Amino acid sequence: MAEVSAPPTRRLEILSAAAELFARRGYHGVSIGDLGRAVGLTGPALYRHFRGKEALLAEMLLDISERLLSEGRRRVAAAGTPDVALDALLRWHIDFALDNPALITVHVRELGNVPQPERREIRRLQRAYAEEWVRVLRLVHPGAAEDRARAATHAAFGLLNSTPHSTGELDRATMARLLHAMASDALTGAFRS
Amino acid sequence: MAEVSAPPTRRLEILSAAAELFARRGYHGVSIGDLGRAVGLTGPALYRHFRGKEALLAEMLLDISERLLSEGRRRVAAAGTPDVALDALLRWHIDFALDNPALITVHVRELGNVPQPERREIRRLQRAYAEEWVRVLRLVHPGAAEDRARAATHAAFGLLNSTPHSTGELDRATMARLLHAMASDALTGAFRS
DNA sequence: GGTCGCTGTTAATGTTGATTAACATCGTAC
DNA sequence: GTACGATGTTAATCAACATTAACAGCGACC
Repeated sequence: MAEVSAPPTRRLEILSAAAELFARRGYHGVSIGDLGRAVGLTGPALYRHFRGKEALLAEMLLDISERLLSEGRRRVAAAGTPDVALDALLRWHIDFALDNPALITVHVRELGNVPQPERREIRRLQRAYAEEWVRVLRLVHPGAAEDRARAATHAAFGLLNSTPHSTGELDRATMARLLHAMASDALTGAFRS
Repeated sequence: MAEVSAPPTRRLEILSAAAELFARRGYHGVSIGDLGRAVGLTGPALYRHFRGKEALLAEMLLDISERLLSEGRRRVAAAGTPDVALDALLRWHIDFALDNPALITVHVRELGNVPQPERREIRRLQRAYAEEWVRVLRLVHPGAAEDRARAATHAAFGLLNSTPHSTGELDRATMARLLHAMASDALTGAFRS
């Protein structure tokens, strides 16, 4: 009786398992059979839930990009000043990366395997998310060139997204503080002089 | 008469083309045929130069890891103080990343596709290179915990290795200065408090 | 001037893997 | 109690692809 109607459970389960596998072995390194096995099914069963392997990846990346962008925008809008907005972006990205290391990895690496119509849309969302950072950065550092703000943003993403590779040396709270301190200082340093 | 004996030209040519392709489309996304075509040959011709596709990747990653480690050590040894040593590591890594964006990308992403005997060796070299950073960092910041220094090192690598994704917004010299400033500040921030 | 090693080529070979077909189960709405 | 949609399964199908075989040119060295 606890079940409501349980429609998308399987889909989410598959997407979650796929994220782990894609992150570990890469999109082409994981077969439909592997994917099915990871959720206790056979390969072809996946076609009851997704149009195909590419569609599965596309949906995964689309979802990540939308979550990053929409929550990023929400937090910026809720912030009173540019400094607070930048801090909010930092905290949001760090939380997301620490909670979803596999998603971050796939998001960074596998865009090239998404077929065209969706690829453009994902790229658009990724760009919009980065532009949110660029916009806030240029409010915090008036007069900063757009080029430089964009490059600094990508470098900060690189730092924050490196999380998946530092597997469990530090506990989560410590890691979050460390990343915040490092990224925050890096972004300040980017506009000094 | 300008030719000396030209033995390994082809091998290097293939490795270079392979780096570009692997970086762009991933190891499994590139076929032996693609690789051959990229250097004006057919696929099977590559077997005259490499034992196979995996061996080619292994050699590539081995070479990168060795270059990073040996030159990194050389520069640290040549430095008079820990601060200078850290600066030397930063400059070396930045130069390497800016000069070889494709190699950096492959180095970060494709270790999982290298077969076992070589994979362990590459991992050993990568670890040794990172430990060089950790060692120097702990000399610069006495009392810093090893865990934290290691996590900070990986985060700095993430920042520096993000270069390939910022394609040509800034000219090289500007980009080098930006990365230096950001990474340097990030590493300072990692040990504040 | 003949042989051999090096580098290529094109034609198999064999495997893997994505996708589809054909067929089963089963709960639910009528 | 029966038809149907949802969800699975196993057995094709079909295309890629890594690797190997068989064969050819060619320069160097005797």
